[in-house]
Amino acid sequence: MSNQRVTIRSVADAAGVSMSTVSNVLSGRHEQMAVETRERVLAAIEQLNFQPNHVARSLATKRTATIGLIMGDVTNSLYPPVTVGAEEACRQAGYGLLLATAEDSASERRSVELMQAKRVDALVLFAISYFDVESNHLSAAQSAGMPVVAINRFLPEDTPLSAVWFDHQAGGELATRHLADLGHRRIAHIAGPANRMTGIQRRQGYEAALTAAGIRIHPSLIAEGDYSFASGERAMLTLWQERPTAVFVAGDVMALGAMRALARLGVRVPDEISLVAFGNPDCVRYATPAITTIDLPVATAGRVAVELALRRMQRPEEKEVRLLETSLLVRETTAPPAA
Amino acid sequence: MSNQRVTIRSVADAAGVSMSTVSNVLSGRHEQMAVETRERVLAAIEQLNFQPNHVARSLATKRTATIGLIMGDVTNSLYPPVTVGAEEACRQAGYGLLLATAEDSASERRSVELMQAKRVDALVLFAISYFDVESNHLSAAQSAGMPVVAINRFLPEDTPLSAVWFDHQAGGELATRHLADLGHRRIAHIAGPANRMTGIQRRQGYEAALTAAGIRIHPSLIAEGDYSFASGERAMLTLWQERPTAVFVAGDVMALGAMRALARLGVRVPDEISLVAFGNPDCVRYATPAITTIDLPVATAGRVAVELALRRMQRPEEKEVRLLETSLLVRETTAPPAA
DNA sequence: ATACGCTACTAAAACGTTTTAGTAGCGAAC
DNA sequence: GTTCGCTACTAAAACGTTTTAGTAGCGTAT
Repeated sequence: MSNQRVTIRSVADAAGVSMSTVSNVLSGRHEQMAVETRERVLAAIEQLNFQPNHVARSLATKRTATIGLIMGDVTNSLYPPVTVGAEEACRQAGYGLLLATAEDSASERRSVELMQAKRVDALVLFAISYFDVESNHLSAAQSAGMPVVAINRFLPEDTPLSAVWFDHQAGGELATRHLADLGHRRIAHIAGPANRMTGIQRRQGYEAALTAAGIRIHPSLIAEGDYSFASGERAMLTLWQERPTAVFVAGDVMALGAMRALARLGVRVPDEISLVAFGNPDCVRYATPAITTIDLPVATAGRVAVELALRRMQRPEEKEVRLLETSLLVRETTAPPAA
Repeated sequence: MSNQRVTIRSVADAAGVSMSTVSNVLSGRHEQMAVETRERVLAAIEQLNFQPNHVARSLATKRTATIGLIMGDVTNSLYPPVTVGAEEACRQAGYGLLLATAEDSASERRSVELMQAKRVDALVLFAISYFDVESNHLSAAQSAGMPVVAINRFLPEDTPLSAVWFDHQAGGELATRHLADLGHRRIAHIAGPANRMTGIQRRQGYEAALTAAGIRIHPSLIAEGDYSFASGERAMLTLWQERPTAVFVAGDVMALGAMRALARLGVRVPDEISLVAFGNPDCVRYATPAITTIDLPVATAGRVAVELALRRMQRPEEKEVRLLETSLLVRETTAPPAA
């Protein structure tokens, strides 16, 4: 209250040097500086308990040491780990993380504008991946000098944005092959929405693995959901009429829905049917029985996205695209088919 | 690239007015301004696509229109909704949300320093609520003029911080009374850690409700967990030997652990035992059967915390403490005891 | 003796706003 | 015809840094 704000000027006065000198020791530019001077400054800083003002610094340097993160669909199970991964990477790099959300294209646009006004150094999005989503405002931001990296968003080939993408297709293959390897032949699939790249690719993986195993693709063994619990439950109820011995569910909460349907039907897992889920492994880990799943490395995605953003600040022309591998976590819902 | 940065000065020049005038229209201070002038400025802004620079503004006004959120224990199921609630409140108020995490006291301190350096206008913490956690750095920040509001953190009576707290005790009572009302007498409790206020209060609620229902408190019907899945599983395994007909589990993932234990034991829920959980309702909603739970209004907590912070910026002397009510969500794991 | 180069600093501009303290112009009052 | 007050603006300082373009002082080479 009573005491004046302590600025670089107070420190300079206290140490009997110029502001530039203080600034230099703060920035570690002390190649040509008398040790004695440096120590005097350090002592003054310590004694006055000087805290540099980042906003003044940002104004002068035109960099804020802050990265913006825009999250679409916050109810998604993948959302928390992405945030955590991004925050971690930011912290390690000495950056701050400014968070915003977006439910739709319009609010995404508003969030991007907020980020631009706040002058974040780069932007990462984990967002809406529908086909029709438009990314021109992002490209604009990118070419205006703000690196943008999109996580799990479907983008045209010629986009200027860096990107992190999961190998959904390989994941779908992995899941399905695991079931085939156990000896299953009637393998059903609860697919994601057909208007989402994630849904499409996971399904392609499923079909590829079946073909590779010499199993014919039965349309009647495929049902489409929308990643919701209810849709998983509904789809499973329908599919059970076809008596599959295994099912690959293309989403984690859909898988929980399917489990509920099976419980309702009195079908024992994995005795009568095997089930593999897909998504955030923590989401289905605590179900009983613990659900075998394809692990989407989603915290990694957050971390990698920030790293790409950071790197792009150095070399804005070098667009990078990173494909993240999935892996199979075998738990308790998969077993060989009953004889 | 080619075009110069467009600042308030460019706008002023284009409109043939002074920078002050532009600033005035930006801030909506046009009481005494010729309509014609105002329109000219607006037109120039539009035409040049001028975006005000928030960091320059922050430097001048000493306010950043940003709130800092420090999250402890990001694996906690309560963490995502708090963030979402806080972000929502910030967005509505035209504020940004700067996110940081803290695993322990030391990293919390570092995060607070980061926030101070970045000059956030206020700080909200959802954090470590152990008894021994020290809050002096927070009090210091508060008295240095940065409002601090703590969510679900145990604080001394005379703290200067605003706070949001859940009524854990009432929640514990609610859960236990629900079971007693159904006719249960042998009601077990899987408690939270005895060194956490949350654990203690939930247990007090349990004991109060038993007493109110004229049921004696049996220490052998109480087991202590640490909010982890494994501890819930372990505790349930032990408690089952006492043959309770119901159990109140003081945490959501502990409850999932208890469900697993019961499944392992072949005990049917709710036929042979009723179970009530406590925490984020979404966490246990998709278990099968869907778990009856005490709903902690955790998104609300994030929202309210931001509101308190905002209000405290106006009247720094007025500390507020808000107690949030819990409610009972009856789902499928509770029923009258078997005859 | 002057010039030169080097070391260890410093003065002041710049970053893009807001805000304070005006002021020019003009009609009305005395 | 001054003075006054009002309207509609403006000039410039301030915010707290970084950075550019020096410069003072001193030893050395010519």
